[in-house]
Amino acid sequence: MGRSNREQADMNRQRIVDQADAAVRGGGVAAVSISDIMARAGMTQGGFYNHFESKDALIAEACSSGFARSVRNWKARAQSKRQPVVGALKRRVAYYLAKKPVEQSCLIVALGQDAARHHASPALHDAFREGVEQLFATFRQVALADPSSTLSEDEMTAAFAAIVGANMLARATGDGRWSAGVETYFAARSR
Amino acid sequence: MGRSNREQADMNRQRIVDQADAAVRGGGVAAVSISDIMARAGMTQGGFYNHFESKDALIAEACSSGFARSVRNWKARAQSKRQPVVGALKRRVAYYLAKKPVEQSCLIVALGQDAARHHASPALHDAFREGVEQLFATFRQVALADPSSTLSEDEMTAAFAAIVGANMLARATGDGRWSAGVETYFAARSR
DNA sequence: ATTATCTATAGATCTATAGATAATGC
DNA sequence: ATTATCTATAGATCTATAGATAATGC
Repeated sequence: MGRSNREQADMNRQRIVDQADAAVRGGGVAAVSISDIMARAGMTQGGFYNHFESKDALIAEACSSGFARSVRNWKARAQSKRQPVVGALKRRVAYYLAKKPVEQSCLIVALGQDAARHHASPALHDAFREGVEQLFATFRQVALADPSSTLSEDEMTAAFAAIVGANMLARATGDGRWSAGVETYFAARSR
Repeated sequence: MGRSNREQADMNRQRIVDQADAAVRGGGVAAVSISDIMARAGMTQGGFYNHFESKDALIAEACSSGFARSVRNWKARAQSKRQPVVGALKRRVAYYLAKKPVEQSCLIVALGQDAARHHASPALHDAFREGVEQLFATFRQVALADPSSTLSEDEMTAAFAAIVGANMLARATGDGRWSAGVETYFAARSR
């Protein structure tokens, strides 16, 4: 097959990152096998090290890239002109909690345990921390821009923790009560 | 060394389960290596299969056993005669969110991702689901028994999701804001 | 000449099994 | 005789590296 040109090689690199992102959302770091990811990206495992220093480096980059994707998604949907501004928060929360294919699961839930481990690379820990920060900032912006939301600054922290927790509980138990309960909570704090 | 008697063998088995419980709390299923667990329990890996069918069987049992331990802990602290009944929920939440050694972390946070995976054994999935149910029931009992709590039935689901989410976020990011924010929320809903 | 990719493999785990050993319990 | 434990190892991964191959880009 031989060598790709620069443009193609960059696209290949991005495909590796995207596949790692999808795999991580589906099952955390344990779900990422380099030979597997490379095969899905259409290459063999030997080529991996032309693009990344190590598996840890890939995981950290997939984390950053994935959080950026989620933030873009939140913002694009919140700013959509097809929806009224009123009730935007409630709709965003409902979408966040809706059942989705595993490869589109929330990265916070998917990587939380891996990022917490002492064994985790500093790069992953930093990327995770930064990603949570950005996603929370986006959540906060949506809440502030929605005139129907009555959440105070103090309540936003608890509300964000609640949607993350409900998402994890719903995914792990298969019980829709957790999502429904948190949506009810949000409905009660909007006018 | 030769064979242990029945009583000793049962104690050995329980030590294996307890070590698996501690390892799982520290880092999920990925943190459990049979040779490691057996060494910590004072045996060699070959002896493992006298006690368990497979690693999956051990994980599922560690999950059940661990949740039972957490439920006992919640109840023992909530019913302690040394503390007033008023404010019990707030104190229990503060204790739940307090920093603890990794091997005492919350099993919901530790095993959530593993239980959600398609790859997870049905035994683990069931044990997790059952454990969450019991822990939530205990949380609810504490809330109902505390005259200072103003949580409605509807709010309890969201409140439980919030403490679980805050615990995960706090552990994974190292940021105390999540625990503090949720504690503030509980303080605001008590009289 | 450089380098992106492939083939092949070394080295490190980790689960599970087979067979030996020695104490238990009938 | 039974069985809890140990030693040793088979078999399956998985990360990372070494060296070959072939297309790129100067």
